[in-house]
Amino acid sequence: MVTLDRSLISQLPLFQGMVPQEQSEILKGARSSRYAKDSAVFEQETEAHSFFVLISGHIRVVRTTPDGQQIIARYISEGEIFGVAAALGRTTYPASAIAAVDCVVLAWPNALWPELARQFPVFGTTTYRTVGTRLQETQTRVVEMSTEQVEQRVAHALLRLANQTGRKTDSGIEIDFPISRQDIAEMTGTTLHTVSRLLSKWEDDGIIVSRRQKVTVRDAHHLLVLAENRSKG
Amino acid sequence: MVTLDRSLISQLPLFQGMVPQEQSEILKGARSSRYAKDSAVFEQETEAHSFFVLISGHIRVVRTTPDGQQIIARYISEGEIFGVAAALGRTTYPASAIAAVDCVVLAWPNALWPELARQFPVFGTTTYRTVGTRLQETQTRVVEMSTEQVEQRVAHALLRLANQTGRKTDSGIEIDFPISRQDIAEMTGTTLHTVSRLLSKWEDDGIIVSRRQKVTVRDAHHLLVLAENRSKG
DNA sequence: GGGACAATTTGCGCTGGCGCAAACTCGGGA
DNA sequence: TCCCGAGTTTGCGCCAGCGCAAATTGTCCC
Repeated sequence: MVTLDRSLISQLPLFQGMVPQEQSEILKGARSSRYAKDSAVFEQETEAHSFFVLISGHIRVVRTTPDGQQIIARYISEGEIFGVAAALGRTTYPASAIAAVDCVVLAWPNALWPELARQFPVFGTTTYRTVGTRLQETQTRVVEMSTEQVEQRVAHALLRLANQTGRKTDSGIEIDFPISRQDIAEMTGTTLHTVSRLLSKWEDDGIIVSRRQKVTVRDAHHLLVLAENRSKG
Repeated sequence: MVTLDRSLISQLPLFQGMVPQEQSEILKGARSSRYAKDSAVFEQETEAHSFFVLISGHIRVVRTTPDGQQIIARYISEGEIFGVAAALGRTTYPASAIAAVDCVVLAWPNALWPELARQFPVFGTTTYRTVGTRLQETQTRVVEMSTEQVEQRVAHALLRLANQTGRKTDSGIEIDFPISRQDIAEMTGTTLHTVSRLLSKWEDDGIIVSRRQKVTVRDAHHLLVLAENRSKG
């Protein structure tokens, strides 16, 4: 078995506050894998055997309804932990994790979780902090879906993507993985048609630039105004 | 200071697997309070100082938007832990907790959390399991809001209330705390008018009985059919 | 017991955004 | 280089559910 080098994780916030030996120690239990674009790291409803850290790439967390509709729960960025069902006492994954681009992922067997959390309190604490953040974000999403119009929701979603995974280019902030109109629709609870119409309008207004599977935010401020636009209330 | 009797908590799932001495020990750090109907146990955005266990009553967890709209995130039932911001590394409460009826609540200062979690692993584990369940429920709610019609969402909400806090009576399952049309609207992302129309129709159909601030589910099966009704997809 | 207020009901008109369908256009693989 | 198919755009008609407004009905307090 190839020993993983701790340089893989030494820069990640999740592993800060550990000395090099500890980082190497924690890596001993991990397995590294590559996932091709569109392949599944794990699938909804299957037994949770591992938890993961994304080393490179972008991952889409998707929930599928009994009648086949899909909802994108979130995107995972480099350095984030995901699939932490075990730490929350679940035995199956509540959603699927799909590689949005080619990805490299570290996986630890769930059985190691209690020991790791005990041995490296920072690791446990940081993980629970992440869970807390996600719970809050998810609740924010419920609030948005309850109180905002589709246009505001899509604007918020784009801003979030730009902030979390955006890459600055000379023409604006580019979302640096392929994302379709359908994907954006599944993030905001609307249809790809409506998203397409909105993006077309925003492109006319110079707020964004978009191509196939690609969106670049050119005027984030204008987008924020649209997102925050108080109409109801 | 009055010592709290461990009979307060000895029956709760959260404290199972502890011996009586441990239960008494954990109670030493707690303070018991009474909250009148409609008063706040804690308020959104204020600094989180404590976490809580509901001993008796029902609590409504509410998020308010900047423009004053309210969304009911969930109801807390007897025996549940809530306000666990500390365990998730947050410094303020992301929502307000309002007594739906007169309530009795135990409160522990956040500072005790790390020690309690260390000393009573079952307590920590159970709490994180609860958080995991809530995260999943919240995500389910996002899915519902994205894919279901208002009628299905309201039906789902009533079923959930009936299951979680229902009290069997001779005329059906009664939700045993006051809940208005407005409350149901804030749980499902619609308006009190639409809820009122739906409840009226369901009452005509003999599915429910309702009075002011009161709903009794008479035909849960019929309601489930409405909730699961596959129309899209 | 009566008044006042909060909660609920119901009618009506309007519209945001969906469903459907068809045309179009990139972009990659042979 | 050309072709094919997935992704995108756009038109059109429709309707679920909202906003507004007014009437009605319980409840609690005095």
